[in-house]
Amino acid sequence: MAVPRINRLGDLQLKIMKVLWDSSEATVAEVHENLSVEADFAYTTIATMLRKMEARGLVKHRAEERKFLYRAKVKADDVKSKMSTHFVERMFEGSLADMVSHLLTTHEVSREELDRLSQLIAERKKKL
Amino acid sequence: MAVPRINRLGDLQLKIMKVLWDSSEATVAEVHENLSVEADFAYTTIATMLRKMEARGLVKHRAEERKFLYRAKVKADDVKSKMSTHFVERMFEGSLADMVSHLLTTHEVSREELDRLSQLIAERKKKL
DNA sequence: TTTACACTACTACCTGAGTAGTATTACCGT
DNA sequence: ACGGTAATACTACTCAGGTAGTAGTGTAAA
Repeated sequence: MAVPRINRLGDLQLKIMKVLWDSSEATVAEVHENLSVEADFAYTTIATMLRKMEARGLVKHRAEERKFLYRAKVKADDVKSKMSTHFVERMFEGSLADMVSHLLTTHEVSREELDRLSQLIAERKKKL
Repeated sequence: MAVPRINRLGDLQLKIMKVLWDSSEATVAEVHENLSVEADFAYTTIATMLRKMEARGLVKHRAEERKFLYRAKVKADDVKSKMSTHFVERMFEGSLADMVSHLLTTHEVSREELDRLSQLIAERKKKL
């Protein structure tokens, strides 16, 4: 349990993590409210999920005046990288180019995004 | 059921689909054998999974001399694009650049891959 | 013709995610 | 002191994916 499996997070778990990553520390009520703008979860659903996620090592909490303050225990960058790598692995046998190729053909990509991409790659090339 | 939810395939389901995409048509035994090189699944596990996947609309089969010949019902490109888009959506709010950025920092990327990426982006830019 | 084999069909079970109701508890206002 | 309220704790259930044993059945070999 020391190192939680970071490469698989469900939709709700991910949404909760994002709230936590943004607020650094949040009560159940705050997380609930934050998510309620896009979907209608019961308060207890969030509370239960947070407890489960704590058991899994994704978050931790401390008590403050009768309420729990939750905090992410895993870093956003770590989760995103792990999940992305895992996805590219299982989907494209690890080939980032294959994935980008697929996305470029179907996905709408703006000029800005393309520019950002070229820049990223140029920078990375420089490092080699 | 006409249009199966293509954006979420489990590990095993994906592995099976890949075999089917490669062979166009395959018996349970062939799929099983194909997957057995990397992991040890029971024959019936594959058979069951294929039946479940057929119920979900991912594959179809026809009988031939007592055995079933399975065939992918969804196209590889469609699945890959849908899954990729869905992933980028839920993970990076749709920003391809964000994802690539994350992958470039942690993931090992070869010079060839970087070259391929630049080329892809250049081509895409030309189309704008 | 009987048996073995190769298949499919059926059933069952586990796990993790998601979802939420009900129970319990502590505090605060009156 | 008491009741309402706001939290957490507990329990339960659904669903999909994964995993596989066992039963049934038809074909081919002995």
